[in-house]
Amino acid sequence: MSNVRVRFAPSPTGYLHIGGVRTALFNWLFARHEGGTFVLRIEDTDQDRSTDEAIGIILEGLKWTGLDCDEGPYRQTDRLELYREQAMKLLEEGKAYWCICTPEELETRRKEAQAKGESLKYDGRCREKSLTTPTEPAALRFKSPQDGQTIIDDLIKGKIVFENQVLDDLIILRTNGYPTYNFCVVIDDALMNITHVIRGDDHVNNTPRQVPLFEALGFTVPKFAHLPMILGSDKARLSKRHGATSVLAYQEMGYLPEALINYLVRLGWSHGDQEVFSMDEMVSLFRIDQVQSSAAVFNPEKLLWLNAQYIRNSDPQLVAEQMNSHLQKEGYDEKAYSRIPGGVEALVPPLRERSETLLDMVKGAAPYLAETITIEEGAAKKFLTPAIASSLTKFADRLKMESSFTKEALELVFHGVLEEDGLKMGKLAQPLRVALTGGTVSPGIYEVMGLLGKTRTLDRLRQGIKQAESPTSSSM
RNA sequence: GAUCCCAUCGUCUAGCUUGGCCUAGGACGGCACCCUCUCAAGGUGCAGACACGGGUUCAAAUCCCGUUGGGAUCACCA
Repeated sequence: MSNVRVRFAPSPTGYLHIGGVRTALFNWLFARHEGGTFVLRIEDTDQDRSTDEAIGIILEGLKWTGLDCDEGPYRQTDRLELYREQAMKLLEEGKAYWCICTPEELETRRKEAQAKGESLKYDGRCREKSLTTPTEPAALRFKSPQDGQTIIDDLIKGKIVFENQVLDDLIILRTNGYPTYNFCVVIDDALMNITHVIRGDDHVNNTPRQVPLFEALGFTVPKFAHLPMILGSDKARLSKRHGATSVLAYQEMGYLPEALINYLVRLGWSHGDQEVFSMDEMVSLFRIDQVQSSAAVFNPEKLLWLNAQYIRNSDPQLVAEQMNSHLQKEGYDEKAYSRIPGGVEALVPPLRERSETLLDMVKGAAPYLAETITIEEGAAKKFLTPAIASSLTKFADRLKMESSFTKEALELVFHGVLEEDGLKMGKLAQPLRVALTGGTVSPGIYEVMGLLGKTRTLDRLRQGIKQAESPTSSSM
């Protein structure tokens, strides 16, 4: 195992969203490619917004995607002492100071500055007060360097230069004693020996605030790689407005985790013209420095297409397993499964060719799982006509006599009727389809009969013929 | 407003590092046709982009500068 260590550090303030999964994925791929370690860290120092429920949802989402971590999850609230210790060290060394400006004062000063068109940064008025034991509520601020430059050699974006004079003396310990994000991140990344910080683009501007902190504490500065954002169709940052953004929502909508991951990896990364990647291929081909530096628009249609690809090309048994939980949610039970010769797995080959999601498959499976069907009125009117009744009857009678129920046998019987009655394939297949499935759309007619089995095929055929003979009775 | 980032078909992208192979390739989506028992799938084809303006060069999508446009960040949130 190499010494490469990366981390995914979500804050548990809501569900795990698509952007988070992409960040996790790129970290995971980098770790796996390098033979390194993937650490999961929960950033829950915001007492007001973090919840245990959210942690559970994040873990569940990550599990579904298959992005397994090697260490963690660590929780920052379990590490509070560590942050305070390091903060005190900075104070003792004169690299931090107590600030007694109240949030209200700061807020009004910011507003004034904004009105005058001046910089909004903290004016540093407590910097030289050197308060040792403040008697009023005080926050601890880090003395940011005010001259020179902070240069980041980003693995994705290249060299980024910041003038240190724009840097704020940021608060590292709040009045309530809790450390702040920018401080915890640095301490954790340092203490966890994180070698590469791979995170969203939105953190670029945090980096020059964090680098001096690493340096002040005598830690090695990790390498940085800032991932481009994922945008919605209107080029604004992806949000609920653009549709589902929670990973688990995609699970519910019948997506395969492999498809989602495959879609996400192509957002910002590519390997020639290749569109479909197995996890193994991704791991071996992925290079962090090949990641695109521009933002990408999330395209649900392409995701759907990829999902369809995965549904069609994955191992049928695997697809059946994934479909199972959706079937259960729809209320189908063992009894329903037992009606199909070959069981649920037999549904996969005929249904998956016309399904983009597992939900589509569940929908398509209905006529075969259910005891009875309802024939669509329009379909009955158009296809179950008196004119076709005799041919259907002939087909039913011969089928009954036929001892085998293989596709070949069915085909033979079916074509026999066609020839004798001078019918084209579609003339008989469509009424038959309606009688057997209740609708005009289904897999091939022989597959349909196979999924129903002989008994149910004949039963439904009989009902259909009855309806064809007297079209006035609209339901069975 | 300040700081930073970004810019190839509608969308994801190849090409950009190391200028000529680019008359700019692929994929999704769209359209047309073929196949066909329905619907799909599949096959074939078509339309569709180097944001703009200057340089540098024999040669620029590729290098440089500017403009424009988009985005991110500026909290005792993360």
